[in-house]
Amino acid sequence: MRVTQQEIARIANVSQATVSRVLAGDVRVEPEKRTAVLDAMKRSNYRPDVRAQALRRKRTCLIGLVLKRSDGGIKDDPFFASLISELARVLKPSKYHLCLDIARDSSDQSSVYDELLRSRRVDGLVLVEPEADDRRLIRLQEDRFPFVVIGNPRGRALHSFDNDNVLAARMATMHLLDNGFRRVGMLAGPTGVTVSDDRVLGYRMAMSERGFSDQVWHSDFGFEAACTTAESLLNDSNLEGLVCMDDFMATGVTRAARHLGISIPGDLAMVSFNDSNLCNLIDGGLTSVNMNHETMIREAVSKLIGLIESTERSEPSRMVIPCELKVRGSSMRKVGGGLL
Amino acid sequence: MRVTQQEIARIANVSQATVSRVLAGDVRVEPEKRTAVLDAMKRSNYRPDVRAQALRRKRTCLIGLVLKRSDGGIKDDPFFASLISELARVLKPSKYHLCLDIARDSSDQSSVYDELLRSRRVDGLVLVEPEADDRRLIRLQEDRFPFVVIGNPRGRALHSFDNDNVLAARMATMHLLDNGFRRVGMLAGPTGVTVSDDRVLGYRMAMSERGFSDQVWHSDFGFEAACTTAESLLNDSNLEGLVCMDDFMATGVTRAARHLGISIPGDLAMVSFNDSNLCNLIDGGLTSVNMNHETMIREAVSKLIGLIESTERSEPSRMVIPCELKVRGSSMRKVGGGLL
DNA sequence: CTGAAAGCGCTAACAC
DNA sequence: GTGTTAGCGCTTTCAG
Repeated sequence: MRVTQQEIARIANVSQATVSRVLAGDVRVEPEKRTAVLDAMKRSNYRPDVRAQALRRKRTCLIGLVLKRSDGGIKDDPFFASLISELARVLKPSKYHLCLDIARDSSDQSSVYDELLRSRRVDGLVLVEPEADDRRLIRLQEDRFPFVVIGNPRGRALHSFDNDNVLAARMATMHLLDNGFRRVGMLAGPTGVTVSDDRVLGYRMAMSERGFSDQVWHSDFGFEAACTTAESLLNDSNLEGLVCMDDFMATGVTRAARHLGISIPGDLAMVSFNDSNLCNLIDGGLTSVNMNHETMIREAVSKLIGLIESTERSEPSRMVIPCELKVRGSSMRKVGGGLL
Repeated sequence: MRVTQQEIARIANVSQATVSRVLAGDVRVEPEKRTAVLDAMKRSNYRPDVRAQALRRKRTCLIGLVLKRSDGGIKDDPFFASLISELARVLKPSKYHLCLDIARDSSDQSSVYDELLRSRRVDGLVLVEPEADDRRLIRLQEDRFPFVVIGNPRGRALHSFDNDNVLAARMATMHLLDNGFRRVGMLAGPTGVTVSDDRVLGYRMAMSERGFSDQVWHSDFGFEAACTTAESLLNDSNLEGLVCMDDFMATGVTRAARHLGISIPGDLAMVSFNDSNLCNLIDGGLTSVNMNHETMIREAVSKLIGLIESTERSEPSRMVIPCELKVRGSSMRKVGGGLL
């Protein structure tokens, strides 16, 4: 059997409660005994049992992240990779750990939530890109369960961390328009997903401000879907510029374009979102909007831990993280017949 | 307070022990009472508390994965993304969950192990690419802690799941040689990392079998490092072909090559490993060895769960997952001045 | 078949 | 200061 506080107490000739006190850093312990206890702990290589602690303290020190993506979809999406990696990194210096689950669809996701939080497996939840009609949020709030949302709260009062996607898309679109491209279209994600809807909005704002008509195509997330949609999109229209939902989908567009003999830039200018490493893999680089995910996640985690550890209900806060356009080759201006 | 078995027992007019039995699917419970209990559970939306279960059963149903990579390094590496995503997916139908931690370096990693398993936070561990001199393995075995290794066990008796990297590299190299390339070099990962050492070995085998001399460059993992090393590599030699450590690094090579005005294929043929989606992002496609990671992870998890759930110590098993070469444009044969 | 009772390892009053 | 005690919510003998 593993060594317990009981065991340490026996060795150090104190009560088990004293061992617990030493562990908790209680000041009211005689230095001699404290030393004896610490010594016994070291000698027996003692470690408190987190399961017992969890039961007693009602805290598992686990943060849950539930990703919803159809089969294998998260595998190659740099947004998720970056999200997970950053989350784990931010959590590292804290005492919390990351519990990662995957759900296939919304109903599946709900049941994962149930398993995770009704069974009290995690202390709090990080929600990503909640869909507009999401019922989860209401349940979570009713249960007074600590959670933060990464993405647009859609007017609901909760703790959210988000970019201004409308603004970001407007900025990206304006950049293309400023560079002299006129027939600028947009390849968006599925309707109903907030991040996509917002970017569509921003794109439309920019286009109408400048008096151009807009044209939006919707596609599922991911490389393959974007590639397929892009093929027909490029065939049916003669766009000069394209605002693409994210870098990962942009690589799909790149592939479709290459397949059709359309060169980017030159025949088609493109801007995208996320500023991931994929931007460097495309010839000449892909102009992309950096969403500052690192900052966003750091802030979100810090708030979540605050929620978990304080009993008081803090006022819902919405934090908007600024974006920054990273200009690369894909959005270069046409000058004469060549590129600038 | 949350609803407990006590509560359910009161409602259903049975003892708390009976509630527990119903939950455990114990057959020796009178149908009437069972119904009453199930009814009460449903009505009160009862869920067992996993913390209490964990303490009692001595099982948290958490599988630990500790990734070691320097700052942000895992973010864009498709191998890790694929590993995490596949792991989560394989775990999903089981009752186990994934606990993900990140470590900066080896010593850090050891302390993470301590926190994870001595404190009994997880039931078992998935180890990835253990370095040859790794002391962790010995500790884990001494503690009789359930774990599986993904990567080469280096002759140690443990449960491992691995590709034959020597064979894979030999196959990849032979493919280039068969296509008529002669001055074939290799861009490897850091020395001491088994997966890299093995691939170097396979490459050297192929070269010497055909009577060619070999030339190996070492670089850190990741895009940037590969890119830097590739620049000097391409400057200092006049290679016809390159065997690259993995797809992610291959994208770094691609970038360096483009920068130097070297076209792939044409001036330089390339083969790589992992067959990730990155292969499709490179002009004409990147020839790569598919390591069947999905299968590997599925098998590894299934073994790990077996180890956790059975007390008997099973014989160390080594499972070698077959690889498959996916030929794409980057390794095309030179015919006359053009490509075939 | 079922209830009573003994813990799992730890925390936190509550006494002394 | 320190020990005693009472649980956290659950599983599992052990009697009946």
